[in-house]
Amino acid sequence: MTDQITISAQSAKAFGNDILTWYHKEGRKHLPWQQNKTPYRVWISEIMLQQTQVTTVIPYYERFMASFPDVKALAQADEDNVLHHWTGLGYYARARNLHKAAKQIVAEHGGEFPTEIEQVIALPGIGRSTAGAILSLSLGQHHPILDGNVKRVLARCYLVEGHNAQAKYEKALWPIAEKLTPADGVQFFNQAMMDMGATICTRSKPKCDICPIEQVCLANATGEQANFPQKKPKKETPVKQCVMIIPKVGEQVLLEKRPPSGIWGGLWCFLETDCQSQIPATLDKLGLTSIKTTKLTEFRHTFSHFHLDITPVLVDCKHEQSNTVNEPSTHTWLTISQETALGFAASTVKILGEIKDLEAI
DNA sequence: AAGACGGGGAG
DNA sequence: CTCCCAGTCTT
Repeated sequence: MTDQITISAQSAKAFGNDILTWYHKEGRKHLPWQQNKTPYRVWISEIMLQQTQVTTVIPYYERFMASFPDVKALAQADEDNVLHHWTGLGYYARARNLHKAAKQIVAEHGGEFPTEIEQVIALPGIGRSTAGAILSLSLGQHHPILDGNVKRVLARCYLVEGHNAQAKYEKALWPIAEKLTPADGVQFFNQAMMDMGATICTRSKPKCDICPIEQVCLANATGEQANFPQKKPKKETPVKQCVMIIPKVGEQVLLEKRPPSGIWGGLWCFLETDCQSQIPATLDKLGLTSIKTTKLTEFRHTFSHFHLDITPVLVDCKHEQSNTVNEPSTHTWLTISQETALGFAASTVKILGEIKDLEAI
């Protein structure tokens, strides 16, 4: 049954009708990005919603749209400011790609979001599914989508084997999505499939009794909902540890901009070293001398692929004489009490919070 | 084909 | 604690 799933035109049409009927009755229609739909507004929402749930996204979306209401505003923004609006959302490459794509749209399309799907896929951070979602939801263009929710619905309905990490899984699902996507009402159908997957065909305890395709679904018929999608074999998550140095002079602390790729790419973080013995050398390179060190509260930060045990160390410093702080663009002094439009990792925000608490005492 | 990339929330 | 979530990019 992995080989080839054949769906007749008739059953595809019935599937579409069931989904559309359900959507008009039960689907979500009042989310922020469902109002005043434009390719730009849908684009931002789709990127934020990648690997992130609706309730988490909503406040981020509102703030982002208030600051960057259109492509040109986004293209003109500082990358730091764009990342600032992403602070705490994670997967920061999404924000950097968003910014890069906005500039590309200005350069290549006069600031108007492109309407050809190949042009949309050519933008950084947008793949086939997201491109299809943008053009179908905002303009009603006829494209299938295949995000995590749709994958789960289709995998169960047609007992498609495999899991997200496997290419064969997607390869088997795309033709099904193509076949089922109706000629009319694509935008409602696509929205409905995502809503359905998110609210009814959930990963655990799917609500099959209220599902519009209950009578069609093979997993429901055979009671195999829990086996689709298949679980991917779990890998053990290694534990790493690091020291975060927080150099402090007066009311300012020193931050370092991370390289554009990798963990926390492009964000401003404290100085990371392997162990505390490296503190003096690290500071010396920056023209700083330690006066007093204070170990702050250690904590664990968990990524999808490893744990990071962080030991933050606050170091009161003075500038070395005859060294008027040669401050490269990769470093900046942050006044603790002031708000700044920079992108921080969640761990940086956490440490800053503890420092502010110390100050308040 | 597999791994990298964040963080929060649910159970 | 484990697992999941409106994917894409890199190697």
